[in-house]
Amino acid sequence: MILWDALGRRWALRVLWELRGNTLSFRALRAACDDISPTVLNSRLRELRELGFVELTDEGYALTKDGSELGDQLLRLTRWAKRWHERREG
Amino acid sequence: MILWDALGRRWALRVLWELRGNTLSFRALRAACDDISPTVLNSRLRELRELGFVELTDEGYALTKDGSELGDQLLRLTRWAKRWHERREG
DNA sequence: TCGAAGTGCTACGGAATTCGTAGCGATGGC
DNA sequence: GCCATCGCTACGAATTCCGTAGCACTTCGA
Repeated sequence: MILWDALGRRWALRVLWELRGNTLSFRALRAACDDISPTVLNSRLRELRELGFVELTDEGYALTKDGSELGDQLLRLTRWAKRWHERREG
Repeated sequence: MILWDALGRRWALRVLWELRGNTLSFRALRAACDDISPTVLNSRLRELRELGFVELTDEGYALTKDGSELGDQLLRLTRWAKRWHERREG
């Protein structure tokens, strides 16, 4: 499952998450991701771009149509995670 | 987002995926995950157990109730990924 | 009672990945 | 000229992951 390989890399999910609904510059995206090292951010962006989830526009990095759909899926997952977390905390 | 940290680790998503609907022994699970190194598998299992997604029963490793729900979310994601992949391949 | 085979799991050395910091070349105001 | 910002890279240290071997334990048939 190629998607698991891609998403199962450090910061991959987070990068997608931060770009959901936003268009961020490399540096802004880096800041949004807890000042991740630029080396790794660039690697993740390259991978996500090759998969067609992310693109670099004039305004900065943004999700493509596919990326937005994936972001929606992640939103569902996050909504579930929120409930799960609240259940855990009690 | 604690879930991103947990799932954004190598093999974490894959382990959950392989356990979806199955109860597997440590070794069987290892085999299912392309013979991942037992060191890493054990780390992931420990993390997933601490989060309450996975438990070790008499029959082997299995998803908990929470883990099953997460697995369902992953199934949705996978269904989407399948369509996405087919679109890509053309 | 003695293997033999299966269980979960650890040790350990080397390879791959990630991190943190510094900085490059380009571009755009002022 | 000067400064700020842009995407991005270099590089050494820290962390993580891999692959192999094997330990302690249980079960089971002979």
